[in-house]
Amino acid sequence: MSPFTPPGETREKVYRFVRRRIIEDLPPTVREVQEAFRFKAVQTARQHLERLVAEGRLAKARGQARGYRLPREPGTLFVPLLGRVQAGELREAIEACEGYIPVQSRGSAEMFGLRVQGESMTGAGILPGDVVIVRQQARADSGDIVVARVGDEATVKTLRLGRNRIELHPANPAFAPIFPRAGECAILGNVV
Amino acid sequence: MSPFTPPGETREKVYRFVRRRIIEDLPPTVREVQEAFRFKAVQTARQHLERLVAEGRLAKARGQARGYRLPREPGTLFVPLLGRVQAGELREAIEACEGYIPVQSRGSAEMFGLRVQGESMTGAGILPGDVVIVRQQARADSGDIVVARVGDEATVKTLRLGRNRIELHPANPAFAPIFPRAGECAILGNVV
DNA sequence: TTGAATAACAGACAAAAGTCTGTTATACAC
DNA sequence: GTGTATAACAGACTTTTGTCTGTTATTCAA
Repeated sequence: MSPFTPPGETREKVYRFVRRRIIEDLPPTVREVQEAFRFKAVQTARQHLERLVAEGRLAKARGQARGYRLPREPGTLFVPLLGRVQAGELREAIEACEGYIPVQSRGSAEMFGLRVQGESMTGAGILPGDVVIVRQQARADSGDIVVARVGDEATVKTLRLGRNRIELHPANPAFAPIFPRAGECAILGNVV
Repeated sequence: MSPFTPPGETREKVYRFVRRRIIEDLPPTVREVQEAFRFKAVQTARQHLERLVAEGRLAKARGQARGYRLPREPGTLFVPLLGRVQAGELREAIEACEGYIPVQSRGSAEMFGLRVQGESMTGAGILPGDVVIVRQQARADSGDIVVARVGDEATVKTLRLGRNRIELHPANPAFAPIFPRAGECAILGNVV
């Protein structure tokens, strides 16, 4: 078929197709695009793809198999989603993360998502199953909602700095505050 | 170097590497694994990869470039994450989704994630920026928290079925309930 | 000692996938 | 008309990448 299709229409469909495939974890090859649209020439698929790159709607690494990507929009970055942080190093937990979620942020700080387990923070609108976004930092101010590791487990609590101790307060009257001993507790990050 | 490294140790690192790469959207090639670990032969990398597949820790499509995948664990499925549902069809919004997030569920129902916009449901612990998981269904019971499209926009509200009208109640006294006319409102799904 | 299993290397081959040059056909503006 | 842009096709070439055969070295158990 010759140029019967209106300008841009097929390209829109190509974009949808590629986008979907990338999100589903396997960027398509040029020939896979060709076959999906019944193009009779590889070049037709390639032309659409290159055009999409030129328009900035796709990014690509040239010469590489399945090299098409979604361009990272400025201001959105992907942070690892952790199921639960228990023992061990935070870095390990991040490496073994469940997946990545997009977050709107202009900062360059290291962040991660954490699925909340208990009901101790329901008073602050944090329900079990919720995902909180945490900015990694070792220091926090009194009143901040933090993720802290006490012993071998990580919890989300409100931080209060007392005279010479730190206090982790739940936002649910049914739970008791925690007063960890020094060395027993580490601030992993700040809920944002 | 000959077999100096303990059995399984290198393979563990290979697994971490591949896993990370897959999650980051670009499964590695065999040679990329080779280079990452300074193997002097492709086959070494391949051997580890094939072993991981045999152990069920990785899945692969053979003969395909970058064909390694993470095996889908039973009970976890990935649902599309929608930034906002405004006008248009739900299917279109799902095709243009921001990303995928893992959800623990044994059901086979169609679901999606939705980033909450306003503060109208803070009383139910749903804060702006939260992600709610929605099961697609056109019917819901009185008292359910639903995602409904009223006119051109989608909102999260508590559903109440009145005598001969439907009511959408916010969970924040600062907002007023909505009483959409018939035909103006469609239930998109149920918050789970 | 022998054999089996693992870790690693060497080099080659074949399939997959990216890239290139050139051609045809339609639409639109000048 | 003439020129330009777009859509699509044809076929070939090159690089990337998966796959294969065979070898060496270490450890461990029989």
